[in-house]
This record gives sequence, C-alpha cells and structure tokens, in this order.
Amino acid sequence: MAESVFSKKVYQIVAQIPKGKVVSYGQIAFMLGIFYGGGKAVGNAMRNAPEGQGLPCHRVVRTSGKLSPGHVFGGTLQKDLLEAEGITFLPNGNVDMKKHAWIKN
DNA sequence: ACCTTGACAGAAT
DNA sequence: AATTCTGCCAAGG
Repeated sequence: MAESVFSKKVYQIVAQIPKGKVVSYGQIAFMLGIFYGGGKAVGNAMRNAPEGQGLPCHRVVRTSGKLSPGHVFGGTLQKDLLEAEGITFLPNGNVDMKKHAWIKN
C-alpha cells in the first residue's frame, strides 16, 4: 500500500479544500490532470487516504454534491462532521453544493 | 507483465 | 424517476 505520487496529489487537493466547502471526485480528477474517468483513480487513492494525517475526506463527495457511499467513513457520522464545518444539508440528505461547491481557482 | 479491483461519472434502458 | 452498463485512470496482487 505504498502511497503513490498520484495518491499524494489527491491528498494535497483534499487537504486544500477550504472549510465549509465540498468537492466532487470528478473535480479532483480534473485538478490532477484527468479530464474524466479518473474518478476511479481518485477514489482508489482516497481509499488509502491517511485519515490520521488530517485528511478531510468527508469533504469529498460524489457528483452533484451527494455524499460518498458513506460506509467507508462511517456513514451518517460524515454528515455530522460536515455540519460542524458549516456545511448545510438538503432535506434529501445531500450537501448543498449550491453554496458549498468548491471550485479550484 | 497481466488481470482484478475501486470511496466515480455519464448515458442508456 | 430509478436502475444498469459501460468507460475512464491508477494501483495492488
């Protein structure tokens, strides 16, 4: 499980997510130079993400601002963390990306 | 060196 | 509208 260069790049991107902001996997993939389809690569990297290093993986969501599969972080716990960050959730349980969609530059 | 997996994304059915 | 399938990239075994 060596932290490859790509994974490290992903960690850096996620670590740069401002508080109260969320970003989709596709967005991260784009930042890394992948136009599309790299979501898998990003997810694969995040899968090995060192949470103990202060990596706010809970700020990383799926497309449209929907929460990640969840079972990886701990499910509902992620929602609480995001709320603590100042992120608001929609009644349907999605992140309000309308307000918290983080665009890299 | 080859095949499988993986926290995705988008279009099709 | 919801579910299914395929396509993309990278890393692990």
